[in-house]
Amino acid sequence: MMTPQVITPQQMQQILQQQVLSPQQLQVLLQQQQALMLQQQQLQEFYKKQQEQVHLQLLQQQHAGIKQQSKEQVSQAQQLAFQQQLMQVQQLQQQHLLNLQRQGLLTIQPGQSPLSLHSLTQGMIPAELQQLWKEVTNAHVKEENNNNNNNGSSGGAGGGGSSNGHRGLDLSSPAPTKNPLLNHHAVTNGQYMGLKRECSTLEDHSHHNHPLFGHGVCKWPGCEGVFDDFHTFLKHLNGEHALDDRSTAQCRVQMQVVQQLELQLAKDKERLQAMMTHLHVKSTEPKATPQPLNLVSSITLSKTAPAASPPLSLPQTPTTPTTPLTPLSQAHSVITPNSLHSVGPMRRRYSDKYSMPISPDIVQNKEFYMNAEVRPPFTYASLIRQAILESPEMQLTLNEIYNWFTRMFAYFRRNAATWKGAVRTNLSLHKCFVRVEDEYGSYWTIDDEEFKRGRHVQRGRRRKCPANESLDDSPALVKNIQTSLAYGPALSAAFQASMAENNIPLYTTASIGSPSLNSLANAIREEMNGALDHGNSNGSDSSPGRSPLPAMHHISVKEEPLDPEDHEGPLSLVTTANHSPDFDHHRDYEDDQGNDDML
DNA sequence: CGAGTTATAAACAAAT
DNA sequence: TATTTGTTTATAACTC
Repeated sequence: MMTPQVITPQQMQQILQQQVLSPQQLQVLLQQQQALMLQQQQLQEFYKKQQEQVHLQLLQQQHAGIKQQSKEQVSQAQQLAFQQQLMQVQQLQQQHLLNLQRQGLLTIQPGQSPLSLHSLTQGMIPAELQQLWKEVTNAHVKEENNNNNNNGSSGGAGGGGSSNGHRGLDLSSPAPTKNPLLNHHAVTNGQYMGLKRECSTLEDHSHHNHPLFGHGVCKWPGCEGVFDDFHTFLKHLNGEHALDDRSTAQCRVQMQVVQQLELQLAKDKERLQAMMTHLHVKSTEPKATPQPLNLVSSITLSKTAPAASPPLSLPQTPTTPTTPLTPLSQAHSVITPNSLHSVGPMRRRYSDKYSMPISPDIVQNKEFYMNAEVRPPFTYASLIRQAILESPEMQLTLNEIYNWFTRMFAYFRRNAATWKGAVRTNLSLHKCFVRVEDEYGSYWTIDDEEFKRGRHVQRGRRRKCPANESLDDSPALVKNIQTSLAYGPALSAAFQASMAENNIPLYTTASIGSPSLNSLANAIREEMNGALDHGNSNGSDSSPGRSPLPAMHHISVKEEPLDPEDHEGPLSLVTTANHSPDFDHHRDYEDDQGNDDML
């Protein structure tokens, strides 16, 4: 939800330059440091883990013999791994930031990106940090008295340093108006909360997890005192690390350590981004930003090099559904002129243009489209496909498709008649949409292979010279087939695809090369039964009450008599079969309503 | 310019 | 009977 924010260089400087420290502030700092140290540990652990993972992945890749690294060949597993890693980054960062915020140390300031840190303290390595620690612990007094004008340490490349002149943040002075970067709220709150929390912290942490006491060792930076029990440690803590100048200085340095780690995190994230770009995996990193990523640039970005800084640096404001207007206003500055026109046909195709899945974009801009009444730059076919793919069972009734449209796109909350008609037309017209019937009704699935073939509209059918109609003796355009016949080999692949697509909705169109995969969904489900019961609840309106899986279905295959090439697919072979309807589940068709004219 | 694609509208049929 | 669902045709706008 929220975007990663890091203490800005300016903020850091502010903090570091504070020379006049009131006792309260010192206490606050002390308290903050405890948390910071904890975070430092977390970050360090994380870095280790991350690097291990990256190495592992690279190794795997090499072992797998993917040497040319053809971009399309990123395996599903790799994608999964990457995504997990991404999530880890995000989670860790969010957690970190939350902590910082809670400490009153940091307030979110939209418009500042982690990347801005790069200008600051570039190459600081642990050795330097340690050195820094030594200096501080040994010569703290000197430093205290001296550094009014230096940034307090090594890395301070200054990054703008706009507020350098304001040292001595005196908390006793009521309004820090001169320090726009040091948020008033943070300071005052930090003071109160810091004091209040100090008491509780010490109690809470008692015995078990005092962040400064672990494995019988005092974890105060630079101190490695060993203590048998917690009380001894406490004594030590209160004695050796009491509230004095030295401790304060150490605290400041500790902040810098944290800053370094954050910087490193930013770097690693960038590296990750570059890796993914290289492997052609679209990044989920920017999260569901309310802003639409500029579609054009995002395309070119993924096509070319990570030259331009990726959307990573977007200064997102955390939006909630309660602020639907925000994205709208933003839209006008960011989105392409194309998508801006809320009216008019969506001429600009997106999906097949670059043989790119639209999924990432849809997902990335999900929030935006949900709130802003902007016409999505995707074709109806792409959208329908997305709806179906997102559904837990890869199948939707018409009404569910409608609902998906209205839910996901503000734009489709009006002119229902128009776009619903278009949806129906598309469903009928496009070969890739397969209608399946069971005894309870019909729903739509997608034959993704067909979709990817690009020839969406079945031409053969379209101009089937009405006069000639009689030539076609075949009973109907619909054949009933039993899905689970004759698909043995394809099954596992299909299974994989299905699983992958359900687990990683972002990468739904990862290439899996067996024909008619998605129309096999039912067969797959039969095989797996409940196994496929992913908790992907949110995905689509597919009726909540729909029981596991219908036993058997009829699949309506759009026949294409004029197109001989189509006999390659197994679908054309199958014949009619019927199956027992063992289930008495109800698909609630009427789950919807109210969508139609929600204004 | 022509072919192909897409959106839109409308007519129609079948199902609900 | 009215509505929903599905199919088909026509046409305009657009791209390549």
